[in-house]
This record gives sequence, structure tokens and C-alpha cells, in this order.
Amino acid sequence: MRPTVPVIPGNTAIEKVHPLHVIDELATTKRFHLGEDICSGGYVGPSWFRIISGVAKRCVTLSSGRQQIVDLVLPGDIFAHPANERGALGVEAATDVTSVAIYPCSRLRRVGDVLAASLSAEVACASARRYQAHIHILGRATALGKTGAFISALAERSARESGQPAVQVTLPVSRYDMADYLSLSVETVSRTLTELKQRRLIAFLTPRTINIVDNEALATCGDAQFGPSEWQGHHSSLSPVGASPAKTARRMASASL
Amino acid sequence: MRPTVPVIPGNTAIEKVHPLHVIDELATTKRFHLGEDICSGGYVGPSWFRIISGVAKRCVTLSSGRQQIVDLVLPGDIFAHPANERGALGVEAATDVTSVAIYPCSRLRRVGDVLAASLSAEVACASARRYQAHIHILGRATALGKTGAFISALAERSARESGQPAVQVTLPVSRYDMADYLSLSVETVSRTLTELKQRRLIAFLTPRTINIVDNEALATCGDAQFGPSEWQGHHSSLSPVGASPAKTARRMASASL
DNA sequence: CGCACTGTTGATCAACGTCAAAACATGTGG
DNA sequence: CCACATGTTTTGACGTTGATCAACAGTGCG
Repeated sequence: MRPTVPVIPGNTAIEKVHPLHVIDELATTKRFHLGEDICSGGYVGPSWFRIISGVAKRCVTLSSGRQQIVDLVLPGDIFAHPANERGALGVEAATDVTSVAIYPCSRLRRVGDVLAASLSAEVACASARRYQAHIHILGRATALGKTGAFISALAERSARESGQPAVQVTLPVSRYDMADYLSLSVETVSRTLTELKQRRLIAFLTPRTINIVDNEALATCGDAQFGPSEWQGHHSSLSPVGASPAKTARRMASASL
Repeated sequence: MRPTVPVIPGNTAIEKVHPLHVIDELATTKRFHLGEDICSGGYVGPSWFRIISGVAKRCVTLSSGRQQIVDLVLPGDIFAHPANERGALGVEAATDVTSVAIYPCSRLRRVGDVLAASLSAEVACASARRYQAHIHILGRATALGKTGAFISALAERSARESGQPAVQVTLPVSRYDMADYLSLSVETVSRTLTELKQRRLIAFLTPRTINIVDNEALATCGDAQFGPSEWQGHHSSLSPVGASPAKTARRMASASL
């Protein structure tokens, strides 16, 4: 069992303490290659997983054969997975080297009920936050909106980790996986990215590395930004007459579930 | 403060014990009308909410003015909401009489740390399950698929509550709200429902009440169900040659986060 | 009755999926 | 070095889906 990576000040990223650091002694670390199944190692009970490096995708395969990515798990993210439960999501590595810390829940009793329960809440809460962000992205009407919101969310995440506004962002997965995450076709993803480039909202350094040029526009593009001259809410618009048309209505919820 | 509704055997629905029943003494009950804001009563701290009857929608308003429903909260469902936090979702009643049990988190200390923590986990977990189901629906490619999956999820929920397969299902919200939940236009929702009717997957009793005719087809329609004669996974298809094309790949994950 | 809201249907057009092909990168073996 | 294979990303042409604009039917209410 490998000792935990110590927190080295000035270390590049992700080495802030994660929510599970108090039970790191219970964890084992494993490395996976692209496409490998992460959760099918013969674990006896449910476990928690934390991505150390690389990316994991949690997906279902529809009857059409199309893969739908329900959850994209980036370094620092944690998720829970049952052992052999029917209907569980498939989890596989989306990058060639994906290393994962595995916390078997069976060992969890050792740390006491209070800690175990609050860690459970922590894990569930983190998943809920990711899901909510995903819904926010999937709910956008246009491909431009989805892609822009996706990149903007990546930038926001990066900013939250580093503590300063992110300009350079690395797209963590291939266009194919972006398509499966955004529920678009690969071609549309590619076209939309070049469209965003031509609109000067982003700039490409490499196909996987971009600079955020206009984050504000990125988060709201593709949603008919002009001319809400007088839009009629059907009902339930108990807006006190002069309510501003929600100019600052973006930014996703964080602590509510 | 109204005493909790006792569990009457044979009562129509929703009266199975809910996860928060152990702290029902801490709760107060409120009633709301269609369009009313549920979470803006001057609560001092964060609270948990449980829908007793009616429907609540938790939404953001995009810059276009379009409302996006992030979470649809049905009777028995619980969710957490911060008091005055920036970026929290708006929560409003989607039916004319929506009664809600409100559990202020400030009173939560009384019941002990262990219980408080495990209830937190419970609340977060319930939210995560709803979100995951929503992503599963939003991720479908076509309007038919989204709508079918939505109705199928309603039926599955109803079946889980009553313990027997559901045939009659009540659409809990208007077409407008369905549209905002599914990220479609109202017209498309309406057209898609009549399409499902003509395909004999559902039958209408009233515009809001339907019979499920073919639940199997309902859950998978709109996803190019035929002719996956030989679909090429781009990579990461380390499928052991004869892997079946996921004929039984639907049904959503339950206990994993 | 008019009025407001819900639900449906039709016509039109843009957006996106599909099919196809090509450019680019990378690795392998001769 | 080239030839070849594989995978990623991009671009083009075309057909379908769904959003938009518009109109209308049904319902409940003052």
C-alpha cells in the first residue's frame, strides 16, 4: 500500500487535500489504460473511487449502440460504485494512463460512524454537483450552447482549483467522448469548436489545448442572446412587472441539492 | 405545527415512510400555489424540503429567457436548499396546491451527529439519483427518446412506490414544464406525445393521464433500434469479440453515485 | 360573454445527424 | 528512409428533426 502523496506547496495542481484524505490509509491505488474497465476488479463490496490522474467516464450503452456518458470524472473527483449491482454504470478509463485510488467501503467502519456518515454525504454531494453541472450543460438548446457551457465549466473548475481565473484549458477527452458527454455527434462537436474559434471566444494551441478568450460569451452563447424585447412567459411569471430579463441568470448552483 | 400524517395501511400512495421521518418533529408544513417561490421564505439557514403533495420545479433562467428545469421534485422527494446563497436554483410550485415539509438544518444538531450525517448522505443521495435519471433522459438523441424515457421513468417510479407494475400514469406537469424539463419546445412535446399514441406505446385517458401500453418500447424508442448490424466503436471497444450489442443496456443505475 | 391558460396542429426554415472523404498525427516493420 | 496501419480531427454534401411562427380548439373563471 502506497503512502499518500504529501501536500507539497507549489505543486502543480490537484494536490490540495481531497475530501477523503482522512481515510487515505484505507485506499489502494491502481493504474488503468485507455478503455479498461475500472470498477470490474473483483471487489467484494461497494467502494469509493478517486481519480488521481487521467479521466474516467461512467456510461450506459443505449440500444442503438451509442454510448452515453453520464458522468465525466476528472482528477480529484470521487464517485461511489456498488460491487456487482445490477444496473450500475460502466466505468472505463478515458485516457491511456488513469490512476485511481480505491476505498473499499467495507473498511469504512474502522473510522467511526460519524466520520463514515459525513464522508458518505461528502461523496454523494460531490456526485450531485457534477450531475447538476452536466444537466445544466445538456439542457442548453443548441450545440454551440452545450459546447460553450462545457468549456466554461472546465475553466471554472480549473479556476476553482488554482485560485485564479483560467485562460488556458485542456480538453480532457477526445471529440468522440465530448460528443457522448454532450449528446452530439462528433462532427458537430468539431464544427462547433471551429465556430467558437472563428467567433473569437476560444483559440487553439493544439487540438486539445485552448485559450479562453471570452469566457462571459462562452457561458451564454447559443442562447438567442439578443432581442428579448418582450418575451411572454406563459404563466407563473409572477415577475413584478419590471423584472429584468435575467441578464445575470447563469452560474450554476453549488451547495444546494 | 401540524402533526405528521400517520402511516395508514392501504392509503393511496406516498405514505410509506420517507427518509426524514425520524426528524419529522423538526419540520413545519407550508402550502404554495402555482408559481409561488418555495424557498424564499425568510429562512435563516439552509433547509431540507420534502414534497408532500404537488410538484416543485427547481430551475435556472437562461439569458434567452428560456426556463430550464434542472430538477423536478415529486411527492416524497426531498432536496436541500441554502438560505441566501448566490447561484442557488430557483424553486417554485408547478401545481396549484403544493404542500411542503420544511426541515431547517439549524435544528438538526438536536438529533445527534451520526443521525444528522447519515440523513445528509440520504438527502444528497436522493438528489443524485434524480439527477442521474434526468441526465439519462436528456442524453437521448431524439424527442421521441426523451419523452419516452421520461414517461417510462415516471412509470418506474410509480411502480417502485406501489410495488406493482404501473399501467396508468399521471403526467405531473404541464406540457410547458415537460418541455423545460426535456429541453424541447412545447409543440414538439405535444407532437411527440401524439406520435407515441399513434404508435400504440401509450394511450390517453385525459391529456394528463395515460396508460402505458408498451413500456419496453417506450424506454428505448427513438434510438435507432434496428440494424446495429456491425457498428464500429472507434476505439476503447475492448469488447471480447462476441460481446452482445447491449440489448439489455437500459434501466438506470440506482445505488452508485 | 370575454379572458387567460392549456393543448394541439400546420407550414417553414435552420440546426444537427449521417454518410463520405481527407488531412494530420503516431507507431510499426521492412 | 518509406510503406502501411490506426486513430484523431476536420471538412463537405445532403436529408431529417425539431424550433419557430401562427392559428385554433377546449376549459375554467370572473
